Amino acid sequence: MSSPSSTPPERATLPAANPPSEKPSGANPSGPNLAGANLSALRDHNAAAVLALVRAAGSGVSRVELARASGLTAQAISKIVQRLGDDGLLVEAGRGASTGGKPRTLLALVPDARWAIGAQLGRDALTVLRADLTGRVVADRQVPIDLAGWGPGRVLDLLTEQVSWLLGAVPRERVLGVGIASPGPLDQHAGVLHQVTGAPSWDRLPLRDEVAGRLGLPALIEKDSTAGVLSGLGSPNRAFIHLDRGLGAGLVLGGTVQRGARTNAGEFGHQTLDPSGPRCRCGNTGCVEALWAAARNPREAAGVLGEAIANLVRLLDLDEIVLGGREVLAAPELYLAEIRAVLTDRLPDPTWQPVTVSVAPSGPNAVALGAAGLVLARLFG
Amino acid sequence: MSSPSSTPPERATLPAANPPSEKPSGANPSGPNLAGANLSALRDHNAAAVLALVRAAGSGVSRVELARASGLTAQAISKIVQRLGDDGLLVEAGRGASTGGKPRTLLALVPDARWAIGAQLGRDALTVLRADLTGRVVADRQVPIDLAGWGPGRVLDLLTEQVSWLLGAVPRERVLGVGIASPGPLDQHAGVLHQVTGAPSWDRLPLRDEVAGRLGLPALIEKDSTAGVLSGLGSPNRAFIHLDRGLGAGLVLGGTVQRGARTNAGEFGHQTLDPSGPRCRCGNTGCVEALWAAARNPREAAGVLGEAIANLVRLLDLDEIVLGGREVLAAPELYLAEIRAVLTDRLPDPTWQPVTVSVAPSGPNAVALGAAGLVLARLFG
DNA sequence: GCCACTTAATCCACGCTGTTGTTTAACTGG
DNA sequence: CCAGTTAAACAACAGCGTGGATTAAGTGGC
Repeated sequence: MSSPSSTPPERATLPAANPPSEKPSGANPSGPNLAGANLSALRDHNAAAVLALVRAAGSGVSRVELARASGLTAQAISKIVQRLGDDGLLVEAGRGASTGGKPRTLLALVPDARWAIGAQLGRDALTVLRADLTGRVVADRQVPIDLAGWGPGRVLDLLTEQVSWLLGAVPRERVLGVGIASPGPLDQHAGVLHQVTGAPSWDRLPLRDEVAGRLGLPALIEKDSTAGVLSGLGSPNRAFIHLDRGLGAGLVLGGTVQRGARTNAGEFGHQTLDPSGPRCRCGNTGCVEALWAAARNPREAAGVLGEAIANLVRLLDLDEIVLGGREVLAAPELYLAEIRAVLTDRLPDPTWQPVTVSVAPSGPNAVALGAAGLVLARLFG
Repeated sequence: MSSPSSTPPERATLPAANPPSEKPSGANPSGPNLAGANLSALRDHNAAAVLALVRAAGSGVSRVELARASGLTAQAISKIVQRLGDDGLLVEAGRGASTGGKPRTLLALVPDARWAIGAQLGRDALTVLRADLTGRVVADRQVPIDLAGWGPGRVLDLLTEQVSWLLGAVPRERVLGVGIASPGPLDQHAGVLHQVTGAPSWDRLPLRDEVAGRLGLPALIEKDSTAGVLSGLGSPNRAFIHLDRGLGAGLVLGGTVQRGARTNAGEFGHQTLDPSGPRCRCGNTGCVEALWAAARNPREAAGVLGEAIANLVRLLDLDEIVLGGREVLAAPELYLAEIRAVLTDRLPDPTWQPVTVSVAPSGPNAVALGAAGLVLARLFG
């Protein structure tokens, strides 16, 4: 309020006032600072921040480091760590090297303290998996389905069955919930699918509540490409490019997943890239997806994608691109090389460099793992 | 933690722990939840939330409404309003109609409790203005400059002089600071300009600290197009399209201004829209900016912009587009009509509708007013 | 014109948060 | 062995929003 020169203050995210209001302000779903916060929200926020810091550190962080990184006092960290320990989420795991005094006690996540279920509802396959707190997949399964042909009933039966298998003897109170990734468009707030192309029987299906009811677990739904961006940690300004049957992008900007006004952001495949290009199934001409499909060879196809990604990087000033989806996984080296080449060519200015391009390490599980990440976010904020 | 079905909890933004750590976590500038929050941060957050709600309401909100909208209890709102009143920011302004009991006491901002200075450093003009808490411009001035030719010294002298004139007898402790919008690229965190095209003498200039030092006021810098999006309230998912000498976009996504990894997001003019198009001054071919410039008539130019905006809306799921910049202001009706037509044509699917398209009401002051909004954000969060 | 009823806002006591100041624990180095 | 140093916990505390009771200020029936 008084220093003559200052950077904008660092900001953190914190849950809104919780106990009294289940759904605080009716309007303005993704509004900015309109929600107040009370003490329990503060506590939850700080607990989540500490957990996120421990997770980000990989293995072994001391309380001192947590205090420094969080901006909280050592005493506050002590208390928070104590609470998290009581909940079974954190344990002391060894000691660090002394720097001249008492050595630091290292803290680590208890991976199996909680579990998250992730599912990807694809057009021709259902992928389900169970992930621990560190985001490691401990069990996964992929079964063929026919999303449009079978209709919701049969697919949901199968989903329920698969999730039950995944959970086995895991105590249900240790399961954070089920995240379900689906092709868009959908309404994430309402938990309802919209008209999935070619699958009219799924239109207006209350997928979230249906799954939650069948399994007795909290459920969340997410667009597949958006889920993908949550499959791992990474830059606060990154995109997950999902090239499968269609082309989508999941966006994390300013450290936050971006879903847009109607939770349908990431429609990357239908960016017009060449108005004189081939007609696309969406009705317009020269969409990235259509140009990709019309490419004469894989290298050219990867180049088209690279052009579109270059646009994305420039527009949003990203520094990390993660690739996923079957088309990419079929020729990962080709896509990596070609996209990197286009980015270097199109963005020579150091203002836009460096940009890290990689293939999602979780491979074919990326989207389902991201869906699990959605429920993990309840702990990590 | 236990309800079987749940939407993701509403989130609010809150400043990080403040007193002890001026700059909490060295790394990860726009990281997510890595920063903890203490009680004073909680208080500041809630005060900002209440002020933002009062501002958003326009004129006259009661404590009851604030409690409902914020999720806080009536008692908490009472205390917060009291504190804000003591600071001179809020006053009671009349009574609402009774709904069967004691009528609600309406609260309103005190517009001249604090002031914000905004400046736009253009290539050929310097715009400065003073705005009150409601975002109303009470004084403004535009003077011609030659950014590239004059060099920093002369321009900064002029800026200092103009700001002093704007402030007049205003007590300096009531001035929140100076926001300065400039053509990019720049490093907002460091407060330093980069190579502004055609103006090498400005490269690496520590603009923020220079201005802060000369005026003895807090200063912030921002890309011009990004500043523009802060010139008024609006949807949590909106873009400001700035068509002047160049073409840029300011983005508010998820209720937060997005600046990207290197604070240079919004490079909208050099989105490739047609690889076979004319060569652009940036070196690539078929950039929106080049296509716009090559258009045979104004209507076609507006149509090119519309195509690019359609891409943007689809990618980010925006529901509001605000237009600004001299080229738009020269023919606002044409741009509005053409862009709306393209959007309706390209995005017939109700998933992407409605999208509001408008011209910034602050007109030629939009960017400078947005720069002022940058410092107002210190109060409103 | 009175009075029961309703709604708004405050008063007061309280629980819980992170903070400050102090003490104990555990290791380094001369 | 002991002074010095760093980590972590203990104890007292200030300040936040909460909950329950109280006061303020209207409406509407009779």
